[in-house]
Amino acid sequence: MGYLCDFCGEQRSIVYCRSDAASLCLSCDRNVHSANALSKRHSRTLACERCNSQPAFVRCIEEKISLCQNCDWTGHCSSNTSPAHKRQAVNCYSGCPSAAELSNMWSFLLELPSVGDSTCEQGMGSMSIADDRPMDSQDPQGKDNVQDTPFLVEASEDVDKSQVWMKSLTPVIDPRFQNVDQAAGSTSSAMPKVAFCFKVFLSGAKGPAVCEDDSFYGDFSMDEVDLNIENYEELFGVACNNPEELFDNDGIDGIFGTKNMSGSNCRGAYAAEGSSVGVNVMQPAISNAASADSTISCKTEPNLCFARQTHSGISFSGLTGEISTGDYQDCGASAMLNMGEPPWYHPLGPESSMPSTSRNDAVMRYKEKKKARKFEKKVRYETRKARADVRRRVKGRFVKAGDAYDYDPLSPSRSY
DNA sequence: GTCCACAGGGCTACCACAGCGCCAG
DNA sequence: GTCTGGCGCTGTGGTAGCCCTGTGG
Repeated sequence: MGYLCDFCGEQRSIVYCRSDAASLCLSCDRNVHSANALSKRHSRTLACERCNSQPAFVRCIEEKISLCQNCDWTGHCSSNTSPAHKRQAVNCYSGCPSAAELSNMWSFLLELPSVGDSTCEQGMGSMSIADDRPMDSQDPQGKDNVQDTPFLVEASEDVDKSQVWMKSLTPVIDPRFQNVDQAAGSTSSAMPKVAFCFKVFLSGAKGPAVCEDDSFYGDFSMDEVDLNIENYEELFGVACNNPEELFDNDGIDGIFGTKNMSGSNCRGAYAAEGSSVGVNVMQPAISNAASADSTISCKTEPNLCFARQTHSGISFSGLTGEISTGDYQDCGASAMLNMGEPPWYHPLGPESSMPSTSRNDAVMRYKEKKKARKFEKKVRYETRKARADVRRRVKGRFVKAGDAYDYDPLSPSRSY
């Protein structure tokens, strides 16, 4: 028996919205997040099917269950029963993706029992990222929305298609990292190397050649995604040789924090390759902290970080290099910094030897950025703003025209 | 462990006034 | 039904002051 949607209270909840801190069925997810432009930007992912109070970040292929960090730890890392389970990263999304797009993103979605039920299926069928057509549009013959059929047929016939396509948009589930427990000890680098595997179909518009069925991908084109070729260069720089450039100069809020992947606000992920650091991912308490953080801080800045979560199998290939411990601590840890150490922090580990000054600098830069973002304000009336911008003040308060003032936005001079 | 002082950050009220909506004539 | 004038409300930015939290003695 699953948990019920926080919104309708009728359907089983499927996805988790960090911004709303709510578990929703697909239908309500669609309804709630199509309300306005801001809600469309909410980053959602599958809800943890175990606790249902946290966003899932991996899916256990063996158990066919989506798990949050905490439950993943509880179920896989802290027990001997299933440490070798293969797990797949769960991608997050924003906007109003179609059923096909969701099935692309989560091929295992077909396994979910409630996806096929009437309400949610309808909700999914009406989903569209571009939202450029009526929700319940039907063709003149009265057939179902074109998105529905491919979702049920194409995906079931050839799930690999969707997986291949997803690889073009998101960090790839690299088979080498599918089960890091098996690979543990196979490498010996002292410093954790970070393998970036970020396959982008620069050519184009729709998707890989293997997926030429336009109907399958419907309205989803690369034009709607930030990752076009221009953005690729923007994101990675011309040379793309330096992984550090993938992150901002402060190592905290880089492109993965501000640029969308697959149109989502989801922070990208990377995995530490090799060495023992990839095995013991986090301690239970730390995992809890991370989960708590994901609930609190990620409301405004959703992120996922798979640093050292090598079992989650995220990697970026094609760009390989080393980054400093500090940088990769900070990456994706922007929210974590508010609550102390990031979840993969090992107090006694060699990685903790990052110079405190650089870390503090990074924290300070992050806080400044966060502060700047926080005070972003949407002005409803530009005319009033323009007027207020030129109005004279005394101690911050507006004064009558002609009265003495101590602050003039147009001039540093004072009237007295 | 408890108490106190201090520092720092967050939040909010305050101000004038143009523009808007509403209502009566 | 349409137009006009009056009235009340809203929102805009910088600052002071209050409140809360964290830190050190």
